[in-house]
Amino acid sequence: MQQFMNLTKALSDENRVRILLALSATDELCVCHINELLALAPSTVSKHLFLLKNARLLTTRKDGRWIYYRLNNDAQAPGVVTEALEWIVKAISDIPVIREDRRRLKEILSAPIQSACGK
Amino acid sequence: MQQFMNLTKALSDENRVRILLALSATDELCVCHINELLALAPSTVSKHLFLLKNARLLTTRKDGRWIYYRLNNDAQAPGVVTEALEWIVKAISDIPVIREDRRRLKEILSAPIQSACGK
DNA sequence: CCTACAATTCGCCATTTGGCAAAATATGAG
DNA sequence: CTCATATTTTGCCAAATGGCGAATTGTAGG
Repeated sequence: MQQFMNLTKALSDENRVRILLALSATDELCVCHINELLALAPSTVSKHLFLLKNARLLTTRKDGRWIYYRLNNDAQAPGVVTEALEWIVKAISDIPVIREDRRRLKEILSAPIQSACGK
Repeated sequence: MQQFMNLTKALSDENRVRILLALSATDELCVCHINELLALAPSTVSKHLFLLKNARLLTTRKDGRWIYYRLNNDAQAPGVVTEALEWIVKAISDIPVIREDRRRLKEILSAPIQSACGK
């Protein structure tokens, strides 16, 4: 039960939901990109990412100074997690907030000089 | 977005999840039955039920002094709601807390003299 | 009309949560 | 080694949340 509640609590914050939807559009993101997308302090984003990872919704990959986060929707991910991600992505992919996030994310990722982090 | 967050926030409390699972096992319940199942004050249960109804997860039917709650999983319910209910029921129907709730609910409903309310 | 009872609303309190800044950690570059 | 940068951890504060009891509302029965 505890683990399931970690999942539902992770989904109960709008900024965390926006992180998940951003990741559903681009295979992976580093923390600084999410900072810029959400306009939150790095420490705040880090806390959100911890909760999402703790709920098993995200996995991480380390590359030098950067840590990349991606959705945990591989074949070996728990069914309850995969189904949660399918539910949420299907439910809100088309709403304005998320559309706008995707537009801005494209800008952030393709900026000639990366504004968020040096990568 | 607001409406979707109402949904995820409604699912983020363990007692509310237990209410949903109890209702998934018995077509409908009145407030006093849920009081007894969860061992919470009536005012607390009432607040939980308001949030679940506000999230469109429940519907109500009034019968005299009693108000019956049931899952909003009819054909005309929003898809996002139906899918949330399917997700959660599938995910935790088998865990101990829920099994025990179902056992106790059976007792509460079939007690010779209803302990919770006079119905 | 008056009482009894189911349910909700209101007012309050303790705990949790989400936010930031500052300090700590880790890693690549010079 | 030392500095700069990405990320996390820690400490703190304001706001939101879950809980209860008391008061309120609505309905059935005497």
